Amino acid sequence: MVSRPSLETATASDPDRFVEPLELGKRVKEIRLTKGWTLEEVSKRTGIARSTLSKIENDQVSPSFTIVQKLIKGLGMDLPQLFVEASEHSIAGRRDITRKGKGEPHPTATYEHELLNFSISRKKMVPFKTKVRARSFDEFKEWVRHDGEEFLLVLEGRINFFSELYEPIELKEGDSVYYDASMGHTVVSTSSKDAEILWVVAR
Amino acid sequence: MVSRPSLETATASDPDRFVEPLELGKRVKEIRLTKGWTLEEVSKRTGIARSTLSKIENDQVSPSFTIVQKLIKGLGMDLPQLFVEASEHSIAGRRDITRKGKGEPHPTATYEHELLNFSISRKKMVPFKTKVRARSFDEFKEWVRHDGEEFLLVLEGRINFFSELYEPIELKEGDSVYYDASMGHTVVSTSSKDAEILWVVAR
DNA sequence: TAACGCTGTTTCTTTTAGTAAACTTTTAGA
DNA sequence: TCTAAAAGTTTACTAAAAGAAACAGCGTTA
Repeated sequence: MVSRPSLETATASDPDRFVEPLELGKRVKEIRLTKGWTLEEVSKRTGIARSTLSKIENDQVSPSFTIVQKLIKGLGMDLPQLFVEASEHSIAGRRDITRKGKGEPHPTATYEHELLNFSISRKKMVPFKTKVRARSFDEFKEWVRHDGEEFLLVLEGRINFFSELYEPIELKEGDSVYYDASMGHTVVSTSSKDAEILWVVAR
Repeated sequence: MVSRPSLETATASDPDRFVEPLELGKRVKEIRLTKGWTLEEVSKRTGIARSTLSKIENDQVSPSFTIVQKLIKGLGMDLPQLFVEASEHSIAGRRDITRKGKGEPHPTATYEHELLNFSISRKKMVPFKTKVRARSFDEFKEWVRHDGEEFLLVLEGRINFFSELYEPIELKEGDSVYYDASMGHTVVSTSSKDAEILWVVAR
């Protein structure tokens, strides 16, 4: 019996409950219209029949993976991009301002973090300003290490940037470093005053 | 999979040339084994028949979009993750330092960008410092708008931050804003000297 | 080594997707 | 506003994918 319940209601035990709506069709149409293309043009670009494209846009079919790949190529978009949209909640049309010094404080023994723009929750990046208290590498029990990538900009003072795979390096105001955060890393101040840095993390 | 019989042998105009191999099956199997799951377990989690899963892993079919969605949910993975692999490599264990003023310059009529940490290519974030030349909103022909999210920190001077859905707001040194970059946005200096800002973009 | 349970593969049937062509609607031109 | 062309939709049919069940391979156990 198996269902093709694209238009029916899913019950709690229906395996289809796992599937989010994700209006692929709507998205495809949007992109096509933005570029000012007709179905025929997209058809030529992708090798997909005009009729098939129409059905996809109107959610009358669930295109196969090969078709989706052709679509992506033909519409000239990144692969993830097409899908992501709906599944990964976006911050669509939002904006969040943090005034100087008004971030959310997160003090630790070695760092004094100030989390910026904390009112938007699901974001790709986490920016924070940090006063570096630590003066020596020994103050850390072990490497800091986590998923994702990190960008660091020295706003004030001087720091030593330690990392697992490289020699320590001194960074002055205005210098920046971008690194894989799964590689152990820590920072200590080398200026007389505690250094201040900006950190942006992306998972 | 399998090519359409209606199409002739591959030529420069063969639409199939656009489609990358992208071994979805191999990838799915990898993930399943990593988690130590059997086909049956995945079947229960996803609601996809064991036999179908086997065929997918062995590239005997090109699963439909609904099936792909179920797979993603069931395997508990981000959507992009599944596909990306081939195209996006990680920066594993890398580090890249840019000294003050030593970024890659990208001047435009309204902004003077300095791209930071440009030697690492495939990264999640793109950081750059910008001198804001523009003094009035009119200098822009239209909204700047692109995929992803953006973080902005004022390093020096004052700016007006314009965005499609909000009233303009003045930001001073140390203020920051985080926003959806697909919402139209532009920035102009309001201080006597051109303002300097840090921008970090994530797709 | 026979029998069992569990894994993954294959076969077979049903259901769905994909195409060409017919059809309908919209747009543009005189 | 009439007409022609082009855009999008639906139909009718073929090709392909999804599922159920049969099958084959492999350790484990008796």
